[in-house]
Amino acid sequence: MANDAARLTTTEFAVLGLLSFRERSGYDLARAAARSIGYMWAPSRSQIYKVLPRLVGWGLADVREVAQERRPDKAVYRISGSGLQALASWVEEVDENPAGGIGVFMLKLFFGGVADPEAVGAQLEAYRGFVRRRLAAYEEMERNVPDDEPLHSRIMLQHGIARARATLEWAEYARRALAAESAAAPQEDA
Amino acid sequence: MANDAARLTTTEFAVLGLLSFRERSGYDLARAAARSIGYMWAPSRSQIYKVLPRLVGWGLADVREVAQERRPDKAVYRISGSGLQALASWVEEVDENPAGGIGVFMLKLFFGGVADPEAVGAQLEAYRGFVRRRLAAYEEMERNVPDDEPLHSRIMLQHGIARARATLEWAEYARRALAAESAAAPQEDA
DNA sequence: CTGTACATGTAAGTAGTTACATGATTGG
DNA sequence: CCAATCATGTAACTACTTACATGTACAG
Repeated sequence: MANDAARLTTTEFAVLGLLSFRERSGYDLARAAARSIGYMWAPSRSQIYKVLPRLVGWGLADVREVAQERRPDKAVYRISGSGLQALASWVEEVDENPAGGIGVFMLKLFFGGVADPEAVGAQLEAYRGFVRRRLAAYEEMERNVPDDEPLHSRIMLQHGIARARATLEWAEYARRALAAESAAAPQEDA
Repeated sequence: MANDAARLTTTEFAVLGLLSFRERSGYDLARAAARSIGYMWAPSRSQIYKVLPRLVGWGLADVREVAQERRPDKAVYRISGSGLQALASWVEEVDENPAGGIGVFMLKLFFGGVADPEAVGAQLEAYRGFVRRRLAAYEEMERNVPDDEPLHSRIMLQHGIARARATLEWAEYARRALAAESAAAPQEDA
């Protein structure tokens, strides 16, 4: 407590998100981060060890000491109720233009399982809008190519355009996949 | 001097790279950064103001005071010979697995104009390999989907796959475009 | 008369990094 | 026997951020 969930850093939310899948030790968490969200967010091991006690102090996670025989003893962290709530409200909070860039959208969608499906849909819509605006900006630049802008920058412009278009196509697929899921399990608590 | 070019930060190389296009003031540079390389690298204005005198101190850039009548006077920065050399050798230096991730490849290719075309080709090859490895890792993950990995993470896996494939297609186009340029201007100093 | 663009910087703070320290167990 | 895996942390550092400070000129 004494802390506003909106104040957590992206790294803290990312760790919280990984804990929402299952409980883990710091070491384990570092490996999981490198594997799953490593391509969007890759905190160092030492940073994770700093973040974990902080989350516990705020009541967002709990620790449990686990004694092991052939391995060093370890501290296993589990997300708490208020941690789950904080994560969900972060995932549901739509920022049309996040300072952290695309990675924030990706993380929020990655951890979408803890949030309301409709809110996740809105998040995806926001991401789509973000990429669409970016694509429009690229295409605008492409139209008025300044003569002093060399070949290489034009090639990199193509790179951005190609990725943006691919992302928009993917977003269409993602929208359908999420809709299909909602249809299959309309009200999970009904 | 007294400085190894390999020690410059990515931000410093990025600023140097923008200066390689044309001379600029700090203010101007900040806007240019937001416009052109802003989607790969976006340093704050105050950071640019810190970097510029450092570059001058190392002999990589020169300053010139420009008095203006209707606007505040300004300091205009221009890349020096050794700055151009430092930039070129950074662009040509191939790191198969850069710590800074994809953004480093993009910047190096963006500033490829200052370097040897063959080295730029090698850089593109390295980038292609990087993305190919990443795509292979994604596809591997997709094949052995763990049951506890929720729908959302699978969707984000698709996102990564879509972008990687688009990037590889772009790389093929980029390779041809660079080859065509080399063929058109075989030896610029011959 | 208010806001934006031009123009340059400082000051304070922080999130993150690498390197170091320790130590048991296991596999090649 | 050497390297890797498991396991946790500290210490030192740094690149970068936001907010502040200052001032002119011009457009609406």
